[in-house]
Amino acid sequence: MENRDVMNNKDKLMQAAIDLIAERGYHGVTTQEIAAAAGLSEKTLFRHFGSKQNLLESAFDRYHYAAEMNDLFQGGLNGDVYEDLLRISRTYHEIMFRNRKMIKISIAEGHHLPGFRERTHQHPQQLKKLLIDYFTEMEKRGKVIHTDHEQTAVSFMLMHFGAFMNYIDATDTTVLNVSLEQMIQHSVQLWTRALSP
Amino acid sequence: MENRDVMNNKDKLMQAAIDLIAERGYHGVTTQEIAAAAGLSEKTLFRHFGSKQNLLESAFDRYHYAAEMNDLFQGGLNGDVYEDLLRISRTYHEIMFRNRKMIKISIAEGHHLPGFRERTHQHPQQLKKLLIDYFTEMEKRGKVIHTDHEQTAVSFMLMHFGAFMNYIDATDTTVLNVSLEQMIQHSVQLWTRALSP
DNA sequence: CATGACTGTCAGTGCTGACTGTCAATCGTC
DNA sequence: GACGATTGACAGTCAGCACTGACAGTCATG
Repeated sequence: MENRDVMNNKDKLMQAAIDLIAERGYHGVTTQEIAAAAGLSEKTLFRHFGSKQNLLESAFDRYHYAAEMNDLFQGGLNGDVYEDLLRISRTYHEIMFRNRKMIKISIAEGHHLPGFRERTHQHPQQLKKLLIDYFTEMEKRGKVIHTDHEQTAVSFMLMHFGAFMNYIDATDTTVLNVSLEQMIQHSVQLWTRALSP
Repeated sequence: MENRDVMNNKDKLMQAAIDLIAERGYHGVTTQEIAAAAGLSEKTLFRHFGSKQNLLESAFDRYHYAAEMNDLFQGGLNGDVYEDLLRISRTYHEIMFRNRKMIKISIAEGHHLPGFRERTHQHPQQLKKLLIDYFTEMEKRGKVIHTDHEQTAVSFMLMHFGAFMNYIDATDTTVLNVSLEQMIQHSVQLWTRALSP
């Protein structure tokens, strides 16, 4: 099964590239280091991808992460604002954490690769729309007060984005002395109170 | 006044370094480019700083931004939760925006320079303490409900940090279709409601 | 005018890093 | 065993970049 192995090696290289570039930046990592981290030779790297740029682009293409958030609102929400917001928050952080390296790269070197920013922006756009629809529905049901739901959704998302950024480096957990799970629970309590009629 | 000019040239170089490194990263900028952006020769750069590393470190030393937040709570707050939170939020964003380039560098290349992280972390630590004290005082006065003030402060700060990160690149203002000022006003309204007795 | 502080030009060094070419080895398939 | 596909070891090219040395020019000060 040579085809299987090729894919495995390509994947190894792309994964190594993502790991290292996320930590040290595109210019901070050499092709030798990437190949070594993948357990392969530098020659193989260039045979598969032709260039360092193309390696990163291919990695970004393969490990796209948009559209994951879709599933979130397919069932799972039960109409209790506190529980729903909690569930949304946790899912958000799961997805963000799973893709934290790509996100870090996209933020740090978005200007290097065309299309990076666009793809990483699909994701929040989508979540915003879903949140707005949720708030609108809950307002109809009399479960939340009337607000500018777009603004509310944006503030809610920015809070969790800030939390994500803060916890993206594991060593930084001590910065604010509060665990992510604590922060999620407490903030959702506050938001529930702010929105409850 | 040769001394004056020396300082001007050193400042020019440090400022150029900050500008360029914030945009393209430490390894994405050459000493030639920095010197050219400062309108000086590369030779002068090395005469003053000896190395590229030392240039960045010197720049970071000079343009430290911690302790700015102190002034915020020295007077200016009047006991009206909505107005106070509004004022705090705006001051926070002013300070963060003014130092956005240093912050970007510190986030992207914190591992390169020892002491970067520590200094950029003084700042939020300080704000957190001040916020906790403020909430405690307001609770005594019966202006806000009892919460875990530390958690509340952290969530509040993370929300604004997320907003700051989102608006740090001017081109990104369209991502969420909401201006920073709108976001500040709306979010503070929500928080005031969440905390009001 | 002499001096000292600062700067630019130019040429150059040494290293690193992206990328290539050649050849041999491995390994699964027919 | 022949073959194709994949890979590694090795040597090497070439450009870019951090950094240096030598020399001359400018300019304010005494």
